[in-house]
Amino acid sequence: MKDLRLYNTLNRRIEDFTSIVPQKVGMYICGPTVYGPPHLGHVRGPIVFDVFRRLLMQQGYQVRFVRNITDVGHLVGDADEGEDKLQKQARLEQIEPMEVAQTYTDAYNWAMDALNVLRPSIEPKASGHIIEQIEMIQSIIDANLAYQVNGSVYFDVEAYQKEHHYGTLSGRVLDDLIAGSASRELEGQSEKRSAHDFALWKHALPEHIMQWSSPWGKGFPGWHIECSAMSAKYLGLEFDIHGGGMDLLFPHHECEIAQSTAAHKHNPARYWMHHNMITINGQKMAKSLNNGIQVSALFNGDHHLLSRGFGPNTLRFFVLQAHYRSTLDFSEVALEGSEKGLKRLLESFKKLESIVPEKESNVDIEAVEKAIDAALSDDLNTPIAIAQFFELAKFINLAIDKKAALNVQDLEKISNLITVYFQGILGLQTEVEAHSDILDEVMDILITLRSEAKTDKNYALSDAIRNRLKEKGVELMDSKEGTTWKHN
RNA sequence: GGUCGGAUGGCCGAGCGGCUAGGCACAGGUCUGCAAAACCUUUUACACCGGUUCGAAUCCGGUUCCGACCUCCA
Repeated sequence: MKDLRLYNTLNRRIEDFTSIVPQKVGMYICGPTVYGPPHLGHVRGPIVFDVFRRLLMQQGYQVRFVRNITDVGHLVGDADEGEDKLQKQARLEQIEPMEVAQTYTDAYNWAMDALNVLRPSIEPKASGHIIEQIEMIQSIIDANLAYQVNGSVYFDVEAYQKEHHYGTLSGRVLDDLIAGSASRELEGQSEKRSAHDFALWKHALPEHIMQWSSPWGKGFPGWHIECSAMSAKYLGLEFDIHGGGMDLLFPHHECEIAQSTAAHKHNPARYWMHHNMITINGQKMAKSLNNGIQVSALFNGDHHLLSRGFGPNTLRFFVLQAHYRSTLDFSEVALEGSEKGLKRLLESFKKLESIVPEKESNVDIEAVEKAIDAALSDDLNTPIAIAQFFELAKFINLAIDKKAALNVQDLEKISNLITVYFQGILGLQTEVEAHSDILDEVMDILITLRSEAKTDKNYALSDAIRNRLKEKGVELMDSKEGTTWKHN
């Protein structure tokens, strides 16, 4: 095991990572609520935690990676009169709520596959764990830390605060929260004893399609309980890492800690990791701001901020070029920059095998490897790791121009770094998209004809071929090794 | 209003007491019939005002601006 260091939100500092069980890591990541198509905001967490998971695996850990699908429970609008998000969408579309959930679960996983995010070890659905949630709620009631009102159950934050500490993760002080919300409390009647109590179980009105029987009547689980119940079921009462977006830090994760502590007497996770948000023009993407970009739109360019599409590999690279705890500002210009940089890397990687090794070496590949390794182990510093691959690209390009000398060992090491780190951990593809075979053959004919025209100094013809192809979006590029082409 | 975080060159984005981040763009060069592409080289920086220090983008205090959370969110 290597010296892995992580920023732990719980203590607000970078700490050495050690797993509870040697060689094994359990991690739980908050997954999507499947009531809409995946958008850019959904993409960062999965990519970041995917890289982290791959890093752990490469370091020799056996990882159980759990990422849930939320298909029940979140409310729209005020807690008191909210209806289930999934139900609302279903009514609009005139289909079953579970059909909505399935559609968007599939869409989400389609996006994840495209982005080369490994599928979770376990992908539990909230709707499939109603019993576990009910049991957990009952434990909290038994501990006198929850109360029933009209068929709903609420977590009693103030009672909890007497024995424990509410706010360990977010640093919130309950008294401040109560004081700060005094003005809001007047809006609407609440069955809650305190504004900061949160629902564990919500009574369902007859028109709610998604509802289950419980000791408290028909209803559905509250906002936060599913993650606590499912993480405990699959990872144990205390597990290694719990991750999610910073927007979930409060109240979601704070509530999880309170629930688990109340029911299981345990803070569920030892390390809490939070990735930052993707912003557009400095503002985060959010439902309420209506500034999201769907993943499919990113790929096909069907969005007013985009003039064309960008591939999933580019998107993944773009995300990893920033540290996960910084905000990442999205724009087409920034994406283009990433795309070009990535292309530079991939082009150099392709040239690797054509390098004739020298006897002596005048580059230090080992230093690069150490730098990559150190960067990733230092709180997952992917931008530094990527910068090192640009060093390698420079070495490769210089070697081709005979301005640097790489020996056999160097070439092997570089190849290994690409396989293990670039592909294996960063999860980036090195394949440039393939063309169809017949098109390749046709292009070969055109390129040969043009080449013959050039040999005859018939530049009118050779330029005509090049220009007319360009009109169709096919660009020819001459080089010493011959002519290559690309289609935009 | 409360809590927390951030302000780095034209843009994105690392660094967080001394040592080039990196990418994109720009510029110069190589190659080329020309062009494009590719490759090489390379300029510009740490919001503002004080302080600590031999030395600060990096630490401390203040100022200004921005963002996140406190409400569904990845």
